[in-house]
Amino acid sequence: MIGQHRHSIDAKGRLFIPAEYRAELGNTFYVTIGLDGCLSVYSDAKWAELTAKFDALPVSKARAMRALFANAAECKPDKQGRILIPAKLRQYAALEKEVVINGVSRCLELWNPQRWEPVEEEGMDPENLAAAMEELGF
Amino acid sequence: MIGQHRHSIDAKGRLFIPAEYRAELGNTFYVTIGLDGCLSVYSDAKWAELTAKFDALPVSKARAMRALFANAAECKPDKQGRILIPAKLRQYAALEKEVVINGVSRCLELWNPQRWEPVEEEGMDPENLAAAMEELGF
DNA sequence: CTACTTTTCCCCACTCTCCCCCACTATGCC
DNA sequence: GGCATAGTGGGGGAGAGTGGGGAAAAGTAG
Repeated sequence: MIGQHRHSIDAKGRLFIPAEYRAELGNTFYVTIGLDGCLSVYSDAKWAELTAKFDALPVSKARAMRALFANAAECKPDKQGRILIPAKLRQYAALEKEVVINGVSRCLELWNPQRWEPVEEEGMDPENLAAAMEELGF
Repeated sequence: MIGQHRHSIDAKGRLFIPAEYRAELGNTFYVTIGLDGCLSVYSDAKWAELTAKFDALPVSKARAMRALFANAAECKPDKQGRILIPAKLRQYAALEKEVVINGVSRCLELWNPQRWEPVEEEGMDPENLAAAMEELGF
């Protein structure tokens, strides 16, 4: 899952997920809090994988991750491919009207455009970009 | 992939990829931002390699590379071998009408002619050329 | 338990972009 | 010169994206 899209949340609070991702995400998505104030969207399969890893952890470690699971939500898209994001999550990521939808390989990320902009600029700074590409072997 | 071509983006935003590269690129190309304001085009196979490396990285490192994947796109050529480049990417590389297509072994690079010119001149400067050839052991 | 409000979801109708297809031109090879 | 393949341009249809009406489900109060 790669690429960037912009969609707006409509009056009913629905967010459209581009068709190209829906095939990969399956018919149930899992939305949870992400890094730097965004939301992450995982496929059914990927989520099961994460849950399995979590369950294997000793309680002492798992306690730090309570918030991650407590703030996760299962979202089923309607026939047009739109999901309803719980108010709590929407608030966390400050999603109002416009939403930036980023494919970052393992998952989708949902961003408030104002928050995404500086993050994107930093990532596209020539120095950082060159370093990243070198590391990945581009 | 070597060589240089010039093609123009038509009224519908389509860019023709020379036939000689299409065989090597497969039937799905991956276009992403490149260094110095160009776009890079990778084959299916090469992209899978890059993604695998990215997925193996710890999240802390991967977060700095979000922009790289968010600004990538999967492009399927039509029957005539043309691809549609997302507006965001076209803008990044300032691609308007004329596009320079360079084969640089591992990938193709798409350039705005005005941007490519100084880069090419620098690379063809005798001093720099000699240094490059020496480094490669020509 | 019932009546009412609110939320969620399904469906329909509409617009617009993208992609498939076809027809034409240019180039190069036999 | 003629044929095959590369490259160029545009018409039209399928499906992606958008908005809203209304039924079903869930929650609230009397």
